[in-house]
Amino acid sequence: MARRSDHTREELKELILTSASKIIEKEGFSALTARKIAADIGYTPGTLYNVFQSMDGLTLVLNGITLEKLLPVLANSKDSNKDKAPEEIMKAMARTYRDFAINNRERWLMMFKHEISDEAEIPEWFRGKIALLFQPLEDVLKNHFSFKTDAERQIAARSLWASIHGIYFLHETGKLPLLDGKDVCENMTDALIDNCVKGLR
Amino acid sequence: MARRSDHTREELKELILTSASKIIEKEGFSALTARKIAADIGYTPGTLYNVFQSMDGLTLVLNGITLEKLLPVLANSKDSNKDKAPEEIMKAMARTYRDFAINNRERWLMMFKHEISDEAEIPEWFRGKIALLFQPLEDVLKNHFSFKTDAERQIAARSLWASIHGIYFLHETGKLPLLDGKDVCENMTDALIDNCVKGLR
DNA sequence: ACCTGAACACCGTTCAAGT
DNA sequence: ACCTGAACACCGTTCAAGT
Repeated sequence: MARRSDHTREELKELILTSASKIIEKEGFSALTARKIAADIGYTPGTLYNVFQSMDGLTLVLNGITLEKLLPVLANSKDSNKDKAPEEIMKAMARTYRDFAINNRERWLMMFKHEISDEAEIPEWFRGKIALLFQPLEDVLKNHFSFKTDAERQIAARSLWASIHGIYFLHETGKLPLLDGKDVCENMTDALIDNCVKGLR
Repeated sequence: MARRSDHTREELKELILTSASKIIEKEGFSALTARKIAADIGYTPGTLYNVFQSMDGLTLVLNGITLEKLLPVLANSKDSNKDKAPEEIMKAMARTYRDFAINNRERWLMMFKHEISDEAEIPEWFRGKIALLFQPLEDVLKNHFSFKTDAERQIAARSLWASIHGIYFLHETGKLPLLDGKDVCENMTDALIDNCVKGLR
């Protein structure tokens, strides 16, 4: 049968990504299936495989889009607080990250649920996007503290970032019981940042 | 059709859990299916549902077992370092946790990939097991530092724990690029613990 | 060249019917 | 009372065959 040519390859890609985003935001990552997307955009499952390698490949592209949404949000948070003390800038950034996580919950969770299958290593373009994510925090560290090497600054940024993320992630997935206070996470990340800054001085 | 009575309900439960553990350790959580377990123990899929509510319920039990394996390992690490300075005890515990994560990789990852479906909230017995997990670290804090309230000590323990976990987790899932040095994670958690202790003093 | 339709090899879960 | 077998409603992925 066909060669409908209702849409160009580019349009098809757009249709798929838009439909997938809709499904994820409404029903979560686990509800995202090739057949559901196909039905939604009026094609058959096979069509997806003309545009994306596999569901895994599509997932990676979707996670890349999430990272690209997050990046300017973080950079903006840094810039609009740039006259404050470094610990205050970083606290604001942590809150920005938390708000992003809450407002884009399913997309955010998806990034950490998805495990790259061993054979298909994480592609370079994706690693690059993650690396960019640390840039705003690295900038703050660069502007306010001195490090012997670039590597040391990168490590400090990643360490702080992973810590803040760890607190939000475990809290949001219900794995930090006895912590039902409303501002508990903020207090935790604030204390963490204060201690980190004290350690750097 | 039957009533084979080859095994008691208890034996069946044991068979299922043993088979499931085998599959997870060999092929990972994503390869764990009801049909595969059933075939492995020589029953039909339906039998699983006489013993466990659902695959979700089985997963929760398996995660509970993982937590129970981890608990004495952590407590032991604390006890066998009890004469050292608190920061050294906690560093040893962090390494113990990391070793457990590496030696039980698939089981460990499974705990964080599995999301409880909204309707079936995390059951109380499971929350209790998680809470116990923080006990060894809380003990160290209790023995060496003073807190205004129990809640504050609990928060400090969870905060430090979530941070250390965040670093290991992101690193192990390939989400901290540019960090290929062998001891980088240890340096990160060590610095974190030192800063935390400085902050508490 | 592009898309379909059908197939292959799977899923979790339920439940009537047998012993 | 316990287990099966079959069914239901799904999966991801591939690919010959049509236009």
